[in-house]
Amino acid sequence: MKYNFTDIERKWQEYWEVNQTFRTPDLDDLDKSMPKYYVLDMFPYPSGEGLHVGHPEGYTATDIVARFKRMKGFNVMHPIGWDAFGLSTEQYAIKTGVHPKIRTEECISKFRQQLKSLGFSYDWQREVGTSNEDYYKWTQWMFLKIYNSFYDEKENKAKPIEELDIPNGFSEKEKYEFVNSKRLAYLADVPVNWCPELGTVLSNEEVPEQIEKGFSVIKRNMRQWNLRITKYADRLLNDLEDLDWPKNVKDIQRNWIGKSEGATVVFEIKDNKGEFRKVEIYTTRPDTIYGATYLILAPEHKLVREITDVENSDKVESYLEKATRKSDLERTELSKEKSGVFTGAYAVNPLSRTEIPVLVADYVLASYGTGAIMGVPGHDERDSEFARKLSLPIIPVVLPEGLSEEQKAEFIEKTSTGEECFTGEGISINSEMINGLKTPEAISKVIQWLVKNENGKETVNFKLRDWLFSRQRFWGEPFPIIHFEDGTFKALAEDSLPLKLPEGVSYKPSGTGESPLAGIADWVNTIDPVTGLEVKRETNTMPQWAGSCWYFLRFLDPKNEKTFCDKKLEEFWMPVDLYIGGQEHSVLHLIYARFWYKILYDLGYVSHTEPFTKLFNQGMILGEDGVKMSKSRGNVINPDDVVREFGADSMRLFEMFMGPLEATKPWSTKGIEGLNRFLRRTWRLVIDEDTGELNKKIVEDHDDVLIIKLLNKTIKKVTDDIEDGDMKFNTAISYLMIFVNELYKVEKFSREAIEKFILLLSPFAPHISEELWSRLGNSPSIQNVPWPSYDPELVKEDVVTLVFQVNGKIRSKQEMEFDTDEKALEDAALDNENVKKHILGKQIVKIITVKNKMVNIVVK
RNA sequence: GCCGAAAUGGCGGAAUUGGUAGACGCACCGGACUCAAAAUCCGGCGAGGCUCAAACCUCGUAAGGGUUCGACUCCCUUUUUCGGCACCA
Repeated sequence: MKYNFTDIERKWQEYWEVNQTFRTPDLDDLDKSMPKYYVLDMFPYPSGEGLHVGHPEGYTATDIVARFKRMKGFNVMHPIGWDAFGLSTEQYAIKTGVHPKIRTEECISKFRQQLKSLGFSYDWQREVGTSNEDYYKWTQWMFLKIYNSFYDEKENKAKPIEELDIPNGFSEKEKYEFVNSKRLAYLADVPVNWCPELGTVLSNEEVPEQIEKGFSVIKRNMRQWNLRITKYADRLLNDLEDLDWPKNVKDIQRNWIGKSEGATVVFEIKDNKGEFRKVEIYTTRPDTIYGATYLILAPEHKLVREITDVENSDKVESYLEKATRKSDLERTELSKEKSGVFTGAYAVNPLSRTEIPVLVADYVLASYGTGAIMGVPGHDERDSEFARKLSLPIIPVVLPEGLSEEQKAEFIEKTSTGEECFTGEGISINSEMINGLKTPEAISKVIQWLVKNENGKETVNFKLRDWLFSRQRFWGEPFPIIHFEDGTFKALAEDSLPLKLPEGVSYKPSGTGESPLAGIADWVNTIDPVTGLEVKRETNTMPQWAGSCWYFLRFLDPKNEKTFCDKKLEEFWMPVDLYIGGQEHSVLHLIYARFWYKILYDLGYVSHTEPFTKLFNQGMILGEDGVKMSKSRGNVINPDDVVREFGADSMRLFEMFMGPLEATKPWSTKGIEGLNRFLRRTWRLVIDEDTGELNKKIVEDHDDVLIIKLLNKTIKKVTDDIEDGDMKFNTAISYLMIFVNELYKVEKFSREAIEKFILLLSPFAPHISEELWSRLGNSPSIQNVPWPSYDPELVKEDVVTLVFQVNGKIRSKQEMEFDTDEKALEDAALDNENVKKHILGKQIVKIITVKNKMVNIVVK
């Protein structure tokens, strides 16, 4: 009777389903004396392609941990669902005419069946999909909560909009505008990233990915919904500190948030009517202010036209025109050659009182800081390049420390000509008020002066921008917002949710840059139930990221109709203990979800500040040829084929054996054959293939001491490898292999040894383990059996191999009893023939002895 | 350009409070079983030297240097690969 993985896997998958083996009990039925463990996968987007081999990699890892924790007695939460709204389904719909809803259901069925075929221990009762009405009802509800909140700067948290202080004496209209200007979700006419091929806007976070796919992205002014994520920049940054996340993901998020500390400084400019205007600039180096030889405004800066004089007006206008026509991409790409024009105006340096020219240049971004900078060409690379191009003067104001008089003179000479540009910290020179001060002191002295003279202040800036939250799509959550004819708008009442997508109608693009929903008159035109007025619905939809911001909460209470998640359940299960997914979500999902969660926290709906305690990124699986799998290369491995040919257990085992989880590694068909061979060997260890009976080598009485010791070591190794959180299951599997190899070498082994081994194997290869477990006469499921423990005494070695070195070179090895004392080790080393040969006629300088390891004899 | 990670046999990868480099698997080679093949089982397998053989010797963890009795492991320099950012003042 051979190892028939197809039958075995089908049999046990059915068993698990029928018996609801992996169902997580309701809160009241849990054993509260045991800790909880929430292990989560990044839920998949169910595309038409079906699962690829990359999906099972992370899913197998979480499944191993989930099964292990259950056997350890933890209360385990291990759910799965679908990130079901999204662009590619909609594009498929446009191409084929199949409604996105139907298409989504088809794809989900396929995914579900594929995931089940791999034997993952999900609690399928908790399955959720973001495009289900009873799910997106709560996404909309949360949007309303965000919309109806403002950020209290004093308490540093979001609060309900009702608690907002409205200044006295405002008219109704002013009140309305004031409140809208404070909401955490707001409509604004802002320059957005428009992608013509997709026919929608994109958030800043989404742009790089789409450009990589070959799509173009242009800046365009559009009235769009935004979420005020920038209010949370500091908290998103600081709270990263305590998370058990990969360092690089934290770095990527820190970088994206991009905090910089500096100062804003006010300069006076004479405008083209001869009046004085104030302009604020931002700098991280206020100590270099004496070296500012010009001032630059971004082309979009409000003051540009006001200060440009008649003489320079044509030149400036044409420059502005060119700049607006460039896309962001062009503007950065063409930036190798800096450009700019003089406005004719001069600004006064508030400290040195010197007059410096004001220019317009597109290397200054309107969207960062104040949209204006002071040009310090001696100490900023970009300013240096610009100054050299336009022959602007350069004044050195920072001297590196530790230079000789001669070097100083050379430094000043080279800096003045633009040959050198020193951007580091040093000592201020040519800077009246701060001469001789080191950079940090110089900075604080300048800031003090600015504050005292009301000429500026210390300022913090972030690269992070508000989250552009609307898309011109059909297949997403509609905004529960209605627009009145007079241009005002308001939110729908919470009890009117969900606001459903129209069914059975056109979802094709409108062609006007508006959402397809705009073309569905029946849906768009409606009556406000409160005022009875004719209104139009908001036609944009939310981005795909909305639903994934909180799905991990819905898993805890998927059927609740009264709330998105019962507070008690949230308190018990959150935060997620282990979250595994791809690195592509380092910004995007992982920053949006943290932000969303913090709002829910501020408003009192969740009880923790961060949703994911430990994050782990699985690496990519490459094709057999060592490059990324792609259809065009024809190197795609289909998991269905693998399961059919080798079985789910072999696939799971192989994906874990390939290397550490986070590594990028190539697929290997020969490699999976090896793991299949291992399982067949394991099978034959238990089952006599000729008779189908148990192997005669299995006996009831005890093993020899070597097998017992090896078993204990194997238990320790496998347990440690799963528990330490490094996700290096390859070494655990290699120990399982060693154990099997050893059992092949002995005449007999005990039932206990093989049973414990099967328990160790079960999280990795659950089907064969269940089968062998029950064939050994035990009752299923193996999931309910406690994880084996080891005896620390039996893990210790009896004999160790000592290494004898002479001058650090290995000259001999010798087996000796564990814990033999140093003196005996030395004697043994000195008595060794080969060692003697190498120290003959030489003088022993010293002997270094490390217990149970080595003896090194140093000779001269 | 800046930030981060990595580089070990023919291949995937083990080994770090500094102490036997190459566990385990793949590929390959040899043997057993077989009429034969597959499957299976047993053994070998970093490079080179010496040898009938064993023993033994030299080199070897991207490259170069350093610290140390001893370095894949720590420090410095360089190269390459991957990921992120890219006029953020």
